[in-house]
Amino acid sequence: MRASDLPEVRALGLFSSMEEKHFDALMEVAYLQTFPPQLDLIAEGDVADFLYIVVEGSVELFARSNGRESTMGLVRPVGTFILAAVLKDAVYLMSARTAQRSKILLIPSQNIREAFQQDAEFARAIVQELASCYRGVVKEHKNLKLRTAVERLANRLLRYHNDQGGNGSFELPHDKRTLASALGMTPENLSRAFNTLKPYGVEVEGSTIRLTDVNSMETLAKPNPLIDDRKT
Amino acid sequence: MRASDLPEVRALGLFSSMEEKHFDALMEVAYLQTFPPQLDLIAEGDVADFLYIVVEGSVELFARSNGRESTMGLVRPVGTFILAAVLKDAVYLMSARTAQRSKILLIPSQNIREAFQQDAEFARAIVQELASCYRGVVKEHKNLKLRTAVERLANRLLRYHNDQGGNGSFELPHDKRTLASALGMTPENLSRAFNTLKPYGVEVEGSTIRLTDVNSMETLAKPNPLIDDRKT
DNA sequence: CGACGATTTGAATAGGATCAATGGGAGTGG
DNA sequence: CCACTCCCATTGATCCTATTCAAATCGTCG
Repeated sequence: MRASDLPEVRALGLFSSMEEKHFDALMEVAYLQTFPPQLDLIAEGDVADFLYIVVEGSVELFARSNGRESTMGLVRPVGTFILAAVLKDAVYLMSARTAQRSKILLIPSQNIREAFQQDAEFARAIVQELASCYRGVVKEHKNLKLRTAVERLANRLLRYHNDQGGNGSFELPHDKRTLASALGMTPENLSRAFNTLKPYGVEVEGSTIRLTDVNSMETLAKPNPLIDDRKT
Repeated sequence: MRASDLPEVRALGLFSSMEEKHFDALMEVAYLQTFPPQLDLIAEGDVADFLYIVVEGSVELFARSNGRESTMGLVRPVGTFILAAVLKDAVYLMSARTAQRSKILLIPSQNIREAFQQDAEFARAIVQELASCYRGVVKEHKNLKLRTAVERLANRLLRYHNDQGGNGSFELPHDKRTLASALGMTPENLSRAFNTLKPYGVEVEGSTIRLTDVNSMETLAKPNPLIDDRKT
């Protein structure tokens, strides 16, 4: 596999400042594979053999305990997952499955750790990426502990709306079932939460959502940059 | 401030492999201060001026949104907090206050970032620490999403019991109010959860807890290393 | 001793989960 | 092209958990 195949990967914050030869070496040993939907990629408890990078499609991170299962996160292109387990040479804390047909780059953990030792710029980039992931989970945790289900949904809808141009209409990027689990609720409860938001100008038609009164939604949702901003 | 004052800090994973001169340089510019209980140290949204290291006492990390407040974590000696914000030169996502009279080491963010650039061993240690923090939050998030309140309490009691020797009796390291918030419940609900656990051999006397039937507790709690283990 | 805050208990409520049943596409096979 | 099937989503009813509000109790610190 050659670097020229993957300008998008090279452009990732994680790799953009890396020395050419180190990046090429990583790509030499990497696999680029396409997987069908709903395929299990990794299971929590497995040793971290690879770093995963979603190039196309999308991946659901989830976890189980007792008989329960919950979506922990959703990774879209171009994003990495389970970086921390790779760096610690530890077992995965989360499982992952494809949500759609997905093209995924797999880089052996060992090579990531070697590159980290040899390339100071890469080490710096890893810290930035890791710190971002950390802050992402903290935000997710605040979201869950400080907001009701309806508030979480409202803020999520505003985020998607914004991501997709903010022109009043957008598509849900996932199953409602998956969205519900990601927001920490049941599918039934998500359905009811949509009804609760109807008076605030939320119109649902399949996976198409229209927001006819964004002001009203923002009054209800009270978005908070320290929870909702993807950057910083 | 001299390094000899703080062998415990030097022994922290974060600093143990650092070059002597770099460690000394950091300690030159660090402040070691003692704070009374319930003192606000930092507020979410502030720029990250310092890395904090709890040397004695304990610190509560918490967050607010809308009118609500929730405990996000509890830091005991010797532990650091808000490393990610320091490394990203971003604003804090959490506030912090002392839970008890505490001795705290403050290292200016700028110096941490400089040391990170200059000392490859330190950079490596930072990545390990950051990855550990990340995995800690993921575990906390799984705990909250996959367990009921009673299960969370049971597992937390087992952890404290283990930390303090596992001889059947231990002390709660924090207010019940704080413990409740850390576990994602109200103080009233925590009190009721203790009652629910009484048939499983949990005896409460102020902040002293006795476990008279650990087997029974473990059957109920179903501890999971991918949630409860502090290491890995 | 008195006051205050923390904890516990009780009662009522709200929010979510579960169980059950129905409606609605998308995809399959005839 | 149409009928069939399956899975997802929605709705209704009920149950359960957890929150809220209120009050009593306990302990600690001046």
